[in-house]
Amino acid sequence: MASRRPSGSATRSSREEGKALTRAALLRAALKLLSRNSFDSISLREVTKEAGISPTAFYRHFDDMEELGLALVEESFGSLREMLREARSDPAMITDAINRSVGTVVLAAERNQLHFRFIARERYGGIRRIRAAIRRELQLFAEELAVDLAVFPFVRDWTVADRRMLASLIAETMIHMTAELLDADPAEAEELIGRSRRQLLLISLSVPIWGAADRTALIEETVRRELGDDD
Amino acid sequence: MASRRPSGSATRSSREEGKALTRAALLRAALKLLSRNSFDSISLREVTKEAGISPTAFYRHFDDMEELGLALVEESFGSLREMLREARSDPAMITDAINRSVGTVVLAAERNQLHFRFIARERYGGIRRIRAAIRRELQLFAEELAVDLAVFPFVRDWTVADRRMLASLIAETMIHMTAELLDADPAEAEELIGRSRRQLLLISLSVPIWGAADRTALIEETVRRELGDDD
DNA sequence: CATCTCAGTGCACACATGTCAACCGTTCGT
DNA sequence: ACGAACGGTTGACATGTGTGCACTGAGATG
Repeated sequence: MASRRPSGSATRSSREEGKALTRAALLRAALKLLSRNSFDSISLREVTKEAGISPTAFYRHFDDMEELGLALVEESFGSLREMLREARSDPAMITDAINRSVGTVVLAAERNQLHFRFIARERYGGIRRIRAAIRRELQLFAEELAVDLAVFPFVRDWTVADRRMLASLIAETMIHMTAELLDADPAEAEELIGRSRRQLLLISLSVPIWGAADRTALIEETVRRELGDDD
Repeated sequence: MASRRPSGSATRSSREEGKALTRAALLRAALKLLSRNSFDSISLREVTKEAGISPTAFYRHFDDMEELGLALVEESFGSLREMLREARSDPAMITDAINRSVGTVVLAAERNQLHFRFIARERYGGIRRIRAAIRRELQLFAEELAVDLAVFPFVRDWTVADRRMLASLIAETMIHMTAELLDADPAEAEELIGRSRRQLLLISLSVPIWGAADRTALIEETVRRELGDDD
């Protein structure tokens, strides 16, 4: 099945090139249609029409619409992951990290609107395997964040589970922001971003407290003292 | 002298009854199909077949599939809102409130799986008006939560915007939990619930700090002092 | 009683859909 | 240079779709 590669070939294979090109066209077409309808309601024929090829040619590239969807998931996270990796320099403070990350994510969401919309749509959408693929990627994202968090004092000493807990909370807050951003007009968007920032700030504020020595007891006590008595 | 009531509602008109019955059957049928496919990929014919009536009879109840969808949104939040109102007694501590709310929401999610799945699916799903309806309901939910939060010390003195900010964060954490719960096996579910509880606890811990007198300055200072100087 | 209302039916139509088979024309490997 | 490989096309098929139309029969009303 695999074509033999003569070593060091610099063939401008217009065959492969062309194929990759129309494959990209298919992905782009699907993405475009997905801004109006959800994935399992768009048809193979629609996609091929939008891409400018005949319906049956679709099968030269994907066995299935489902496979197209999975490719779309990969593509979506590919571009995002790249951006996030750039933003992963070493901030001195957790607040810096937050502000920078928010900026990056918002920028990414603006630049790749269609991809983000696709992810938001299909995260809890119709097709099981696509949902699973998205979940996997998002968990990976949160996991990376958890690793990054480990550099901060306090957090460094937490259990892995607690770091994951924090990372998931932060990640989810950001993801939720981008999802809401998709349907927001500029004014709403601004407000939303501001609110998300404050939410993340609020979260980061509790980090030093959570990390206190005898955690559970102290937390319970603190909460009781601070909130229970009308002082 | 008619023994029947000429005006009004005393007659258990089997006409109305019957109609309401098959309307309910349509909703139930749609909900069932929605556990496998997303809303804008299920067809009117499928729904009517599942409900046991002929396709054209559908129009006796709804103009449109879209209207059926909107009715489903209402139905979904109806049952949920009822449960939450019961759980809205007056807890002494914010932690109590959290634990109780989590319990209630988890229970509701278990009991009304199909409704929750529908909401999760269509929140960012295909049809614009349905998305809008869901968003409205969720904002209402967060708004109620914001009001409830006002009874707690510290929070009481916050600005409205800040209360909303907090409420949205809490609400979103819970909503996210229920959404993830849908695809989780029992073991994962337990872990997820535990993690969400800790996330909410962590959020509540920062409440007293956030409320401190000169907020922004103090917050920045605190964060800088607690987290910044390490190297 | 006669009559009207109306949820529900069957049939029909004009589409759209996924996929199979046969068929081209260009590019590849040799 | 030549045949194979392959991306792409056309045509056809069985099936599914939304919805208009005429109809039915049971319940409501006078």
